[in-house]
Amino acid sequence: MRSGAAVTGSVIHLFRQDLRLADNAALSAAIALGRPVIPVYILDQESSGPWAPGGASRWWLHHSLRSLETSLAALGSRLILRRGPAAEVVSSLAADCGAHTITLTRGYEPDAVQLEQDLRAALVGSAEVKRFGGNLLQEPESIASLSGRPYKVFTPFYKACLKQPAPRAPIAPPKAIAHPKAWPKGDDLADWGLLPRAPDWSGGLAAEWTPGEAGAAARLDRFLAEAMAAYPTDRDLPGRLGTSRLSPHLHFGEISPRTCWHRVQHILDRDSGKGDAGGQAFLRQIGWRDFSAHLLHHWPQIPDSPFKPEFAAFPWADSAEALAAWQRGKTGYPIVDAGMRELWHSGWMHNRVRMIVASFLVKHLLIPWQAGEAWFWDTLVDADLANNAAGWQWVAGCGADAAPYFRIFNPILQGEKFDPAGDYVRRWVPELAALPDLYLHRPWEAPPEVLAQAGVTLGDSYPHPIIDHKAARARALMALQSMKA
DNA sequence: TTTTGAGTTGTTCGA
DNA sequence: GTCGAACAACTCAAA
Repeated sequence: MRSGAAVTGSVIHLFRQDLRLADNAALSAAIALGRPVIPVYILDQESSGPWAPGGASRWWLHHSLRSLETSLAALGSRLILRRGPAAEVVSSLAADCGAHTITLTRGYEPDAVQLEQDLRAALVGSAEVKRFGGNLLQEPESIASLSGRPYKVFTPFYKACLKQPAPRAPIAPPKAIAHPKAWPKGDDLADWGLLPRAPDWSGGLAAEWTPGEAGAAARLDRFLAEAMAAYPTDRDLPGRLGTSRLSPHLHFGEISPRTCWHRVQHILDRDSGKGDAGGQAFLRQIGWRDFSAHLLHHWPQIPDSPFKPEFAAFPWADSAEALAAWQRGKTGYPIVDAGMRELWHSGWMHNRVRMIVASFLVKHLLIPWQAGEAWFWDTLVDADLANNAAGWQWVAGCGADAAPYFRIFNPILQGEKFDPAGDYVRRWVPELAALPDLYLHRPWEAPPEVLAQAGVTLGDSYPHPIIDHKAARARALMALQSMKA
């Protein structure tokens, strides 16, 4: 794996969750040094512990790296792929290439922070690590309450963000990247085995997503042109394309939040007044992303442990069968099953439905939120340590700024309210498609002749409800009572 | 230090 | 069918 010819005086840009050329401050800084740049990505499975990328994330990573390779090649550059403990790999590569500067975009997850430390330690006296922000709008330690402490509540956090100076303008993508006389050797991406085989379950993902910087830009363009104006209402309707669907692109850094912010701001400035609410609401969601990173930065244990420690005593009713029914979309509640099947098929789930299925797992089935978090981690293309942990803890009621305990989503009402015409359920639960709207979200209440006419046989073609809503709600409230006592 | 107002995303019940 | 109140009490953040 060592290079044949020594490459001297070069700069290494270590790509991580910044798989983009545009608005990549670290990459631009590497280029600005005027020396050959060696773009590197390292697959470090040894160091990532329990939160190594799941199956859907690995699929995305493969395609995003392919896209990045192509973009770099168009500039006369390459992407060098290596495997192994990242700090060791970089330091040996730096020695081989005579690189005295390493640039990288700051990461906020415990593993990413650890890598930055290890890298500096490994390179003491031989190379300098230059770190740049860019994957958040605000650095997590730059936002603090008047007492200097990190925020635990979103609204004051976001207000404090809005008082900060506006995010600087995005940096244009580089037009050229100086290349070394000889490239160090690297792996072939195909050998990394990131794609599923036997079976290849990625067809639904490929139909929905275009990983990479161009795909990210196209999603943002579509959102701004077609969906932003109606965002305040349509973002809650899973049957419509009312949200941006940028989450996986943002997670892998194929687009920067600053780019999103400035594009929205530009529209708000242009037509002030009209459609402001949509733009503001969308930026607020980007703010939630910063807030989750802020929480993870200050409380790095949140992926594993409840933020509110008293929840360690919660009387969970762990059931492998119930968990499996939830995972497979066979709970008998149409909106829940639709969501779980959308996730399984496309690697993504609408945000409104994420809340419904999460509430159902934690409150109706009393299954620990960590089990849901782990399932999402493996199946979501946008699986993100901070967002996933903060989201699940919010629903479970054990997080910072969490939902009140008595807020138990009613999956029937939620379905009727947010999928009134049944587009979403009919798409993902086709065996119920012929039911009239009146019974679509509560098929067990349909008269036998209605079921027969729709070709539905409960317990056969579609399951009976795994649990009765009213009883489950009462049980959840009791469990919370007992925890407090 | 004390006080005060507020807190993403909801449901149920009874008038 | 619609509407307002209750569901608890607590913690946070700012004044």
